[in-house]
Amino acid sequence: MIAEDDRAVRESVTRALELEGYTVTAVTDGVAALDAASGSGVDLLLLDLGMPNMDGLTVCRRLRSAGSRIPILVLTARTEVSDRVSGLDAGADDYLPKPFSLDELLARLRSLLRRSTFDDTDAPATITVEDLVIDEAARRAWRGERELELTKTEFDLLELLARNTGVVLSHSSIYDQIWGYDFGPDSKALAVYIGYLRRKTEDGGEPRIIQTVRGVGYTLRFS
Amino acid sequence: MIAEDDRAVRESVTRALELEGYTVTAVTDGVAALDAASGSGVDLLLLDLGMPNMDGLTVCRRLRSAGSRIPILVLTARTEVSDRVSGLDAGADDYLPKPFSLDELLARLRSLLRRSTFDDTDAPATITVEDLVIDEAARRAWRGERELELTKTEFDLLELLARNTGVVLSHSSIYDQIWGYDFGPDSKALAVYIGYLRRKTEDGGEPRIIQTVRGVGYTLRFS
DNA sequence: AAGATTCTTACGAATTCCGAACCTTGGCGA
DNA sequence: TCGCCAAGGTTCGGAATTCGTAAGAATCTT
Repeated sequence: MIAEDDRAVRESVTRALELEGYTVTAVTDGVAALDAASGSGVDLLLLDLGMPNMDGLTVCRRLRSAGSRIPILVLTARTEVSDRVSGLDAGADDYLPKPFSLDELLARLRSLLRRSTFDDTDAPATITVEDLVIDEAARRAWRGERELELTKTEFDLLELLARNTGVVLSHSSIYDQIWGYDFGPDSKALAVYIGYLRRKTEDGGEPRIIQTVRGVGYTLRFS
Repeated sequence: MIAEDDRAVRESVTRALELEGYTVTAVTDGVAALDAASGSGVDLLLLDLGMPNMDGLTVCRRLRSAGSRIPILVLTARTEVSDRVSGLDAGADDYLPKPFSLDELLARLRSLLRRSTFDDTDAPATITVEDLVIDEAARRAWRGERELELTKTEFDLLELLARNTGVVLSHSSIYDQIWGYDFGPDSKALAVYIGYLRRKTEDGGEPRIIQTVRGVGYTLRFS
């Protein structure tokens, strides 16, 4: 995620990162940065110091005091040593003075990401499919910025589909994995839950991601 | 540990760090650096790139390929972007161009050390989640300024939840970790303790931090 | 013996589940 | 092109689960 109010910088960095294959979310003020980075689904934060609403340093401190360990790379036009010091002491992981070269940004970014993925001893905590993000540990899910409020069965079902993105799951295999047994062939329970999920995932006008495969089952896929 | 062949830099940095209370070992060439840093007992490596016997970048790569995760801060006179990039890609954690100010060196050093001690999965002395502070050693807890008076089981439960902030813990996993075994599925013991903790953590009108995840368990989270 | 602490039980409240009835859609043969 | 019909979608509401809390018994501490 990039938090930067200067449109030129924000857009050029976003474009460059996307070319490199990263998925980028851009925000333009401190409060939005704090909000978005507080949830999961953000792997690294590029943070400008001078932003409206909330100063970058404050965002940094807030995130750290909330226990977030997300890697933070601070961007700033200020070049005084004292600024760097306060940035690092606020909990930033690295510091890059403007103007910076794209190569250096990418290198520092790789370095931070390599370090943070090292930390993850176990399986990836989140599944990301386009704008759908599922945090398995927290049992929370987002479509874009919007958090979905899911009941147990709804979450289990969405997680199952997301773990098998692009794969068609048959009715009976879904019944097996969610309920542990197959209901009668005339049970509409699964259809009901697919309905719930579709309503909740498309509530903001987003395109459909849960596709019906007639005569077979369902699959999670963009189309 | 500092690896630096220029005597003036080596000695002044050593002296400054010792004044700050660090214990410093100094070596003057790449082979010695690799040897000393391969063992344990070194918390952080200040590495000059231009050294006799073995180049700093090579030291860096060797250490990383041997699985060492020691924080490495690269010092160099070279200022070209390509040097920075190759340094970071060789596995360095941070980069400081000469000449550097002592203040900045110290700040980056603190940042790296904080990061690496963070990584230690074992006991941080206190857990902080927003305005909730838990001192594990003293077995005391505060919500804001107010100290919570907790019984043994209450404290254990709150600590468990706080160690897993944002993660949903299932009933059985909580029973396992707090009581050592699962009570019957119709025991309400857990619900009762959750109730006690909620009463005590919300006594001053604070917002709820212990959330129930229906059908699954509980999680500690702000929302 | 008094007080704390742990844990069970009982019951009300809230949520979630899912069968059933009815509606919509898509594929297919005439 | 039309109409049929089976598969899938939607809605409703009672049943079943799950949760929260009060009251109190059992056990441990001081």
